[in-house]
Amino acid sequence: MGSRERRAREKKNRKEQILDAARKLLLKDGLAMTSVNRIAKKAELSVGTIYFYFAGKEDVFAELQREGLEILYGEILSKTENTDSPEKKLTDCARIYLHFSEKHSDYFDVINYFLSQPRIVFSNGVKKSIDEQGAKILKHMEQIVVEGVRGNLFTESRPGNFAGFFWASIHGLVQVKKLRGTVIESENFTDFYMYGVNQLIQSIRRNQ
Amino acid sequence: MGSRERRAREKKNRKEQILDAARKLLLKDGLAMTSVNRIAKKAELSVGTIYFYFAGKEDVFAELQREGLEILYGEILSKTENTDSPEKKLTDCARIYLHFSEKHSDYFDVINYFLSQPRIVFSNGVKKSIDEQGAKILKHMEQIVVEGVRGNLFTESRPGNFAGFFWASIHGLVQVKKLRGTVIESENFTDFYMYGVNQLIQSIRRNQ
Amino acid sequence: MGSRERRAREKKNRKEQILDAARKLLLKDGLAMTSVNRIAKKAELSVGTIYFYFAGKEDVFAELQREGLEILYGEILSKTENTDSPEKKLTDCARIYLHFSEKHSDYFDVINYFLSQPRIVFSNGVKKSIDEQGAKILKHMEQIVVEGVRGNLFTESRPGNFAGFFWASIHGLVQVKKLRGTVIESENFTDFYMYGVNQLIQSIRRNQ
Amino acid sequence: MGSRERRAREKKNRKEQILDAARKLLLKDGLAMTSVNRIAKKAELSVGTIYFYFAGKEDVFAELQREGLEILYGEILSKTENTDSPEKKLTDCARIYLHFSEKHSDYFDVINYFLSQPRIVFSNGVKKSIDEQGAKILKHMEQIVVEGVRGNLFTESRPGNFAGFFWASIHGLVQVKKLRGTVIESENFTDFYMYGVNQLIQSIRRNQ
DNA sequence: GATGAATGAGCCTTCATTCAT
DNA sequence: GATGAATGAAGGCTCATTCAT
Repeated sequence: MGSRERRAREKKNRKEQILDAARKLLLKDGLAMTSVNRIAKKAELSVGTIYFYFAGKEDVFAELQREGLEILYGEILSKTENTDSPEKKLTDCARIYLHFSEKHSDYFDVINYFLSQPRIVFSNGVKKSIDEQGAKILKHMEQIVVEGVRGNLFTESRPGNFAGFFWASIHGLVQVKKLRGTVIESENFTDFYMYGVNQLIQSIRRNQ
Repeated sequence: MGSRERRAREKKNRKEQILDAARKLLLKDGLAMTSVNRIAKKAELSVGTIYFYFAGKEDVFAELQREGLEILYGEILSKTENTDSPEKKLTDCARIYLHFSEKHSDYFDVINYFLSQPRIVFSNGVKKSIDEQGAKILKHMEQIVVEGVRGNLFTESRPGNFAGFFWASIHGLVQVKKLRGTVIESENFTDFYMYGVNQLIQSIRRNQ
Repeated sequence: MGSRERRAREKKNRKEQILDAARKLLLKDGLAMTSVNRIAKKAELSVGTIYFYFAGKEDVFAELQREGLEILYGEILSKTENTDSPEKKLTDCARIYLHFSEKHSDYFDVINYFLSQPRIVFSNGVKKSIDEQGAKILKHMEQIVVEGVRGNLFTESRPGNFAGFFWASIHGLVQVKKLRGTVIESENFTDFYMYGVNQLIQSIRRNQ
Repeated sequence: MGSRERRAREKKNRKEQILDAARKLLLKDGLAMTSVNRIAKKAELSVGTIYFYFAGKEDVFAELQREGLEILYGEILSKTENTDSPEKKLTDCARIYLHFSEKHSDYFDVINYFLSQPRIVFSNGVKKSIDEQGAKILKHMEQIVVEGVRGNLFTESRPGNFAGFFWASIHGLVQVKKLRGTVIESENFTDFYMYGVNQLIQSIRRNQ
């Protein structure tokens, strides 16, 4: 009775152990250097064990992506509940996304990896859980837009579209960060970023 | 004298020869499968020769990126010169970018590669020429905005910022394409994309 | 008592269950891809269980070989009982062997595997049962020869030898199938095969 | 001038060096244990170097097969030129084949490997040179049969077919060697083998 | 009886890069 | 200028087998 539970717990732990190692490597050496062999070494497990718990390399990363999205969702949720203003909420979302890309650059790189990679095939379950996690975030943003529309602050007939657009845009903005000072003239990236965010909101702001 | 010219021409040819091979491989097998050894085989040159003309693998890709940006610039230029309306011009830029990402997906992948890759060190000259090429595109967009402002259609005090923001956004939008139908609800991506583009323009449109 | 029976039956079932899985994999993916782990997964059993019922991987295959030989024996038996002519009986044996190698290519591959593999150690019982199964087939052929000799159709003082020789030869012929059109000139393999079989019989045919 | 020659010679030597190692491993540990990594280690070369000279693992083995067939051909040629009797020549061919399978068991295993392996794809050139080598052997046997027919010793209208059949049969006989004492009753394998060979010849021997 | 987690050596192959010629 | 042989670490992954529970 207790045995089965313990088994399950241990299994959970092993997975966590592997993901911990992967996360650390990701943060330290970047995605390209995070191979299964190195994860195994870092986790003090055998390669075989990694493959016992994960279908493959991409599977590990996929799990990390899910994790990252979960964290992001949590942060967005907690930081936007104390505000009434939908506009401020959206701004906060964007601010959090930038902050997330800096503080959790490991997770962000993974998200970016899957977004940039030409073609990756997921086992169905994995894909679904990632999509769900991502959808939750977009749903939340959509909800903020709906609030704003109800409060006569925003004018937008397709809040779902806007949410997707909003996220895609701030993702693009974050990605462009490394070009500051050259292609992107502004040396102060945060300024530039917040300028962009403001424009995005401006595009649905109801004119008085 | 004539000899020196021939030398220079041959050298130019060699570089072109290498880039041709790289381009073909890129187009056929994608970025991941385009290794120096394969380029050499395709170009019917020795690996050593590649390294004589290029500092390394990334250097070859960088050159391709410059090429890609050049093509993109050319397309933008030619497609936006027949219009007067700045708004239409911007819309066309966006349309071209999407089209470019589809038709020249090889080049687009390279651009994406350098944008997503955490940290790459370029030899100075290469970086400069890429930046210049990229800057030219942004400068062109900036100019369109300036036109719009002059014509009292747009209201924007920092057209340079807007150009950067505009490009970052449409890049993000294009990247998000593969999520259509899941995270991005809209199944018709072009609709979604053009919706976003419209929002972007809306954000600087002067209210009547 | 009843319990013991059930035990035995379940045990039998487990073995069957494992062999079923192995057989399916063999048929679907070939011998090389049929690993213990995959068998376990297919059989919905744990790897450990496989090792409880079988000494190892080779043991499973050995059992399949026995099975294959059993099937072969059955087919030979049933197809040769309606004929009187010993010559026709031998021809039929050969025909069946070729057919078997095509229709039951999975089983044939296993037989071939053990025949080609330099050195494999079997647990004694397994080896014995295989040998018995194989011997039964040869015994049957030998019997046909004896018949022929009695009927004054064949002349052969060592029918056991001939049976072994006959089988070895047709096995060699079947194996050589993949060389048709190159090393083996004849494009029509069945023609070539039946030519060989006829020669074999010719070698014991009594001259009139 | 001399440099190019030396290059070519060294290249030849390297290939030989690799094949030497492969051959040794093959003889010592068998085919299954002869991996590219082990070949490299044995040859005191890097893995990469193996792949510089051979397209892959199968390519190395293919070359060995060609080598083996060449040796076999040489032996057959030299041992059958001092005889006049076609019958003795055929018997000698068979004797040599058995001897070859024992003395050059490494080469024989490779031949057997390619014959038993369900499906192997060769680069075209390799396949061709193997086939040619094999065909040469069969052609030689065919010639012997033709001689016999001319000398009124054999009666055979399709000597090409017989050559293929002859080789397939003796190959099958050799393969069955490991079953001596069980399925193959005869404990003295050479007796059994020569019995078979005699039968084969008997099948084309003209009756007096 | 049965489980399934764990091992880790081993598989084939590709890679960017160097350097003597 | 150009060659191409050589490197060897690293890649992802599979394997038969063991063993504590």
